[in-house]
Amino acid sequence: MMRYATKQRKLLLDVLEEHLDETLSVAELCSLVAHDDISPSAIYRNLASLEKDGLVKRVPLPLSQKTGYRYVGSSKCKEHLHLECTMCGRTFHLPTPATSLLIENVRQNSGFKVDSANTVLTGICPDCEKH
Amino acid sequence: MMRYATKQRKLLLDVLEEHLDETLSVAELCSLVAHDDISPSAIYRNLASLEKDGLVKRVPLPLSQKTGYRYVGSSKCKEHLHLECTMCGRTFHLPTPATSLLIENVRQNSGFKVDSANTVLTGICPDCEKH
DNA sequence: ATTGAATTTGCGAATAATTCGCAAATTGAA
DNA sequence: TTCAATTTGCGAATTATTCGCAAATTCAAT
Repeated sequence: MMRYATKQRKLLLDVLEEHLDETLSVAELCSLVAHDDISPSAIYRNLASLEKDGLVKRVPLPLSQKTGYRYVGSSKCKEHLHLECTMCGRTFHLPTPATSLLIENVRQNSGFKVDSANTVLTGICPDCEKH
Repeated sequence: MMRYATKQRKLLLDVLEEHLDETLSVAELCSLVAHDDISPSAIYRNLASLEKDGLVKRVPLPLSQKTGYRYVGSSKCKEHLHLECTMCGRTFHLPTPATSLLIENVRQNSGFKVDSANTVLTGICPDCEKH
């Protein structure tokens, strides 16, 4: 299954690339690309194929929120933790070698060969901690 | 907002407790509790409140699959990694101190106070690796 | 440039998961 | 017992995501 570099796919990749520091819902992706340039179904299809290619990652929301996922471009996500603050709702990305260490650790303990890691830590961010 | 120990809530907790080693969809939860004993909406509501109390965790599925979440009782999940095999689709749970180390690491690097960790690693399990 | 097979698009309809609203039932403290 | 708070089940309403298909686009080979 070959992949075509369509206008829509490029646009979507651009938007994802510009927002590596935050997760985006499909609705947000729709408005970030000029909404008349990509249909929602094309966004969904592209997200799915980009994920197979390892370029996008799905991030879950806490159960307390409405249903649905958010997405991040993952060119750097292997080195990334997602920190979700339960007070202000913001998501932070923490670049850290800890994930690589974790992956290596898992390989040694279980023989499981990890391709990608999706780590979401929830808690209280420093700002909210102050108040 | 006080919480009542209803028959349904207890049943659901029991089922979750009996299946700490696997993630369950809401459909699966429905059939595991006698289906005439808890309505789906009660299951959703209880999952949401249990999650607020830190007793249940939502685990995302890879984008390549149909939409929807799975759930695990989380009495032990802080010490848990979820390993998801992209070949056979199975989910494994790896008890490991690595998560605690990760959490401590994050606290030191970012000041973020982690309450719970949701780590999903995808890759190839040892069985599938052989073939 | 032209052609043609593979792939992707947009659309609107179809599915599926989750939430909501509300009256009736249950819970637990007084 | 009594009573307010909470939860339930139901079915309807929302919402996210997928599907089907004809038209458009991509790209490699002429």
